[in-house]
Amino acid sequence: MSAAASRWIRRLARFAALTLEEQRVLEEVASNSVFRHASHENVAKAGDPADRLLVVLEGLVYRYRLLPDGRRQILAYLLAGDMCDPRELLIPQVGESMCALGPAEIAMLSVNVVQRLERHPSIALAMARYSVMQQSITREWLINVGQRTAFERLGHLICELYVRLEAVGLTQDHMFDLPLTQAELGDTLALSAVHVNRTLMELRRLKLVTFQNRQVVIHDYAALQAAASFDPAYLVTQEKLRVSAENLA
Amino acid sequence: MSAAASRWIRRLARFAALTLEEQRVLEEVASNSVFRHASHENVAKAGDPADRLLVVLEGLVYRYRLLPDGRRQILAYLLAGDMCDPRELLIPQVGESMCALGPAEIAMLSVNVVQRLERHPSIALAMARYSVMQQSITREWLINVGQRTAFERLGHLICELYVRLEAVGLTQDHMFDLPLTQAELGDTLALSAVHVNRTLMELRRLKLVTFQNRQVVIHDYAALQAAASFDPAYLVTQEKLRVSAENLA
DNA sequence: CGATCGTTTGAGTTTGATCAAATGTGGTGG
DNA sequence: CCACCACATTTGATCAAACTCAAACGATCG
Repeated sequence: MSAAASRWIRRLARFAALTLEEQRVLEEVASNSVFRHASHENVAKAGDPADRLLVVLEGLVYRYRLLPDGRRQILAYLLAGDMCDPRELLIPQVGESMCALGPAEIAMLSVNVVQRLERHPSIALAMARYSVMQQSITREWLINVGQRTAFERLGHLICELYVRLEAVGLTQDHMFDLPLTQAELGDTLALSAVHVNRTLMELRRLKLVTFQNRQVVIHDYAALQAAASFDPAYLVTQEKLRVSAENLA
Repeated sequence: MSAAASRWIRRLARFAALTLEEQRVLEEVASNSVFRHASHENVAKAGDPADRLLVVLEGLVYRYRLLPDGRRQILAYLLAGDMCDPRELLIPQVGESMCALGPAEIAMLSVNVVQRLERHPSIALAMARYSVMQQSITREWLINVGQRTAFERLGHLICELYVRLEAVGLTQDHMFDLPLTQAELGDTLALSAVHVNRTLMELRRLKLVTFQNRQVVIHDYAALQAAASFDPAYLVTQEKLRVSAENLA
């Protein structure tokens, strides 16, 4: 089945074994509240009341903050199957804006629905573990921007996106779509768009990665991983729990 | 009372009104499991089993990651009253190391104890909201390192520490202790120690902040806040819930 | 009283930013 | 199909922030 919630279910299933009933519930609540957003449309704005849990079913959404003088830092990518932290419903306002890149399909779950979901033990467990991983990603980005060179940063981000997309079946071979401009990559990695461009050219020159026409092709994953000192440990739940194959398909 | 858990209780009480009974329980579990750590002693190591929840009762602990070649990024400060995210108990291993700066008093709570705490609704709520704030801090640090100048970074961090310490009563007037070297500040803000030094001198020259003998004095908080474009919104629970005064004292 | 650790200062270098212009590229409408 | 437009990428030249290295200076402590 390629139903609305399939990426989401697949993502959560990496963090706890979900029963068929639990998968059905996720599917149901997701398909009941689908919104479609156009490219570059704001999905949420800083200061909005935090009364809806956002789940990205398809597309790419990013969370960002603007400084008063226009500088922008992208804080997180929410890929297909990603969601916000349910605990953010416990505070009055959302802290940062979110924006869709390319058309996106988003489920907005009410507090009641989330509470209903969390009564399923494996769903609650999966969401909690998943949120811990999201925090790890933010920390890794801090390390990225703080300590790594432009070259390593870009390589590291590409490795991360590859692993995250692979987990929900959005890669073929070592390729994936990435509807980002170089300027947006710059605001993610704290580099100027010009420098992103030069660094991408360097990656291409070394036959590691090509990024053209919104598509990333990793030519030599092992070398890229080494060059960026990428260690995917922060992305995986160390217990290799999987939902059984027939449930995913 | 200046009992073991008083900073912790004070921190949590900012996020939900705690009953006297709940405060008593926090006090009890904290005082039952106090460990003392010497300066620069590792409190936890990456890869350790994540079976204890760490609460910093007194002192300063930081969370950090080392890159293979020795570069280091400090990811978070845990001030007196701060704690790790209880949900980290749901994953098998801790992801990053923690280290004490100056002597620290730390409570290590077992999973059972944490579960007992979470049966108290206000404690569970306070911890959840508090963890959301911790995530906000990490995001703010990402913005700091990604977008702000050295001068702004340092000013912003000092404002943040001031607000966080003030919330648990560890400031007098506009001064607070900060047992950090300039090198450690550098690894926090992704600057070299030499550049931290020059930037501190600049802050001093402008009569904004003095940092000497492990003590920070903010001479002009308003000007500092403006210079660093510091907005404390990410540090406060917007609902101004407070435990009643006599419970805190 | 050395010894150690942290801070301060100077000089030279590097990384990546900025500015400006040229070059693709994809879509739209005539 | 082509002209045109908007947008993104590429390239070059210059510049500034912050780094590195090296050395001197100053505390603090056994």
